[in-house]
Amino acid sequence: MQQTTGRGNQTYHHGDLRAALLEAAAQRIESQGVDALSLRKLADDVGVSRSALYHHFRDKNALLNAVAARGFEQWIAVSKARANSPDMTPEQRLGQFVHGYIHWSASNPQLYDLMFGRPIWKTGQADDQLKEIAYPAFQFMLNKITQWQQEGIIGQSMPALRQTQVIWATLHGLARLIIDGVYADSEHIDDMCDCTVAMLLKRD
Amino acid sequence: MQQTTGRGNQTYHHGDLRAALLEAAAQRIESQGVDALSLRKLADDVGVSRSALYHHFRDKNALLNAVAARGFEQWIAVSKARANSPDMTPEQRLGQFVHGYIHWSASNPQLYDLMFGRPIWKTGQADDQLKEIAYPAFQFMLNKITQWQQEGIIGQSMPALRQTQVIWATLHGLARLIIDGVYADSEHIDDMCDCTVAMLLKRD
DNA sequence: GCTTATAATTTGACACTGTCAAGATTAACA
DNA sequence: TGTTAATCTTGACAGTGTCAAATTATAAGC
Repeated sequence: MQQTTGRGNQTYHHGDLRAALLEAAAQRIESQGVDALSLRKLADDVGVSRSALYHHFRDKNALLNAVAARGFEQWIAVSKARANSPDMTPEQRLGQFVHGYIHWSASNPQLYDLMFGRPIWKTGQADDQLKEIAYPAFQFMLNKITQWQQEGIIGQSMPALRQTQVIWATLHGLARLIIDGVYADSEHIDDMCDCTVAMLLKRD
Repeated sequence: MQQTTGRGNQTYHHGDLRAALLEAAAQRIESQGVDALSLRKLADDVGVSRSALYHHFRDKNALLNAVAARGFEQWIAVSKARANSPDMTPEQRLGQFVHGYIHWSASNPQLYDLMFGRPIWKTGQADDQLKEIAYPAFQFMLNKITQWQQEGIIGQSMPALRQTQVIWATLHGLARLIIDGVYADSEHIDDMCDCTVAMLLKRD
């Protein structure tokens, strides 16, 4: 039941079907949403038969997990790159992080939905590989916010863990409201980000 | 193509199939989630044939809209009842509102997901009836937060609309993190709520 | 009370979905 | 070159939402 041939040698019939499926799936998800992803149409896109997919992924959920994992890798890379701005005040860095977080989620709405949405996590359908990639993202978030707390630019009266949960909830909630188009138009993203920063910073 | 017989006289073959379907659907959604709702199994529950449903709802999405509408009615009722606590300081009322919001969403996770989730709003599948019931909920939220601003217990430097969007995002995000089980265990709901209140209030 | 019109419900059917078992094809390796 | 093992295809099954036509039960008119 080992579904992958390892990691290096991926040149079989198709060449690299696994990667092709992942790419096509990510593309279709981003353009039409997770629910609109059909394995059969996906196979058509790649030019392969219906159930060829099952030699590379256990089932549909495993494919979604892999796409989400790719998303986390990208998310972490972008976040870390954004964090390396040496000549900035801590307040500016916080501001840049907020804007960056929201803009990334608004630019990849369907992927964000897949990564942080209910289906994968709540129903316990996240496999071990995804968890291994996702938890560093959570850790990154925790470190970031703990750092702000230590720099004294956000409130310090609450435990770092709670503070992290609430601040992340704020970012996550704003991202979702914008993505879902619920009472938050995407034209005023920067305004809402600025307001968020003002609320997070100690003195408004 | 008038799909309902009005509103008063609902005594036909089944008695009131529309209400029975709504009730059974709401129950199944809350126990197993929106994605697990099958129209055929739903018909079995009510003891009726597959496509009897189509004489009361245009399609599956219309049924989901109706369930969501019921949810908004309930949400508004609970929220308004919670707001009528005369012998309380404004700060206490804010605290009670936060705890109430989170607890309601945690007690009705699947319904909350249906009401404020992506599928209905983002994809423009919300019909007019749902919009008519949902927007008062948004208005209620706006009034609430504007009131806090006027009472001076939260920041006033930002426009009320932006402040409302960000504060609601905070509540919404916290609710989702708890519901989805993403990095927020449901055992510490009250702690997280307290932390949220501390962040919202002017001085921490 | 009987007939007629109308609404409610059922049955049959269609296209679509994810998934599996068995067979065919092709690459890797001795 | 012959064997093995991986990859891919075809056929099939149960399940889904939805529609058209046929059937049944209710309400209205005389």
